[in-house]
Amino acid sequence: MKIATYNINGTNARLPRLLEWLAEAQPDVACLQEIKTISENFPVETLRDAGWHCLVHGQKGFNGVAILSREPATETQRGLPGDDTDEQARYLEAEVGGVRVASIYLPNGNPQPGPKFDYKLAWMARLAAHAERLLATGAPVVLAGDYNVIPEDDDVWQPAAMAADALMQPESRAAYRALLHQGWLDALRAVHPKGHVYTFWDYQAGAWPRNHGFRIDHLLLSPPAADRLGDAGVDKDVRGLEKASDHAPTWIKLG
DNA sequence: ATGCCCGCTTACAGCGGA
Repeated sequence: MKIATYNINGTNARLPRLLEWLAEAQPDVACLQEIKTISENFPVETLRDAGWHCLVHGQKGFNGVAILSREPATETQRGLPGDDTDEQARYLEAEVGGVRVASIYLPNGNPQPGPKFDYKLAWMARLAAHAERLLATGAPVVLAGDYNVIPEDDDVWQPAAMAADALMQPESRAAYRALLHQGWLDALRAVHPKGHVYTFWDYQAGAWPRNHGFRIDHLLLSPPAADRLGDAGVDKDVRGLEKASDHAPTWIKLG
């Protein structure tokens, strides 16, 4: 079973690239982030014609997540629990093929310090609380998405260049580590322990041709899922295509 | 030091992204 996460940075701008990648990569489940559209405008018909079932949690203009699957999926959670006043569409979860899969778009948090960084840390605390409940089910769970956290220094081309960024503040990293310490496996890190496997390259300053990237798209596996981990990788070539997202699709295979 | 680029918006300039 192949499960991928892909921050597409806008559905309208990315649809041809998305369809192309889906056809080539053939994931069983694709967790999308930054769909940047209301759910009603997500191209469900086009994707259905291409053979995909869609669960969509969108909002106007920004954010928005979706889960595409070859087999029908059963939605288990829409929106991250823990704050009824939070209207940002950043979490969607479903059961598909016996695996619980979440599509996560964790807040960026810049600039820091400030209210956006506070929101990021509060969101991570809510995610940890929900993740603890998912672990307790004993089911295979995959928390896939754009975490907006650079976990270690070898997950970025040059740590000093990002030192002031919310993505690698000690508080952001500590919250990510706390999540791992619950019992989750960072699948990309496990398969590529030497690091420098990037999932994002900024549009600016020639980041892509210079390979100035960092790793912020993660797939965290509960122990029953981790026991089935076969492979993990990044479809890096997708980042180099015309009209590419600034993120590359990132995936795992479960046996 | 700042912005570079990109996608979005009851758009045509400003915001958010990372």
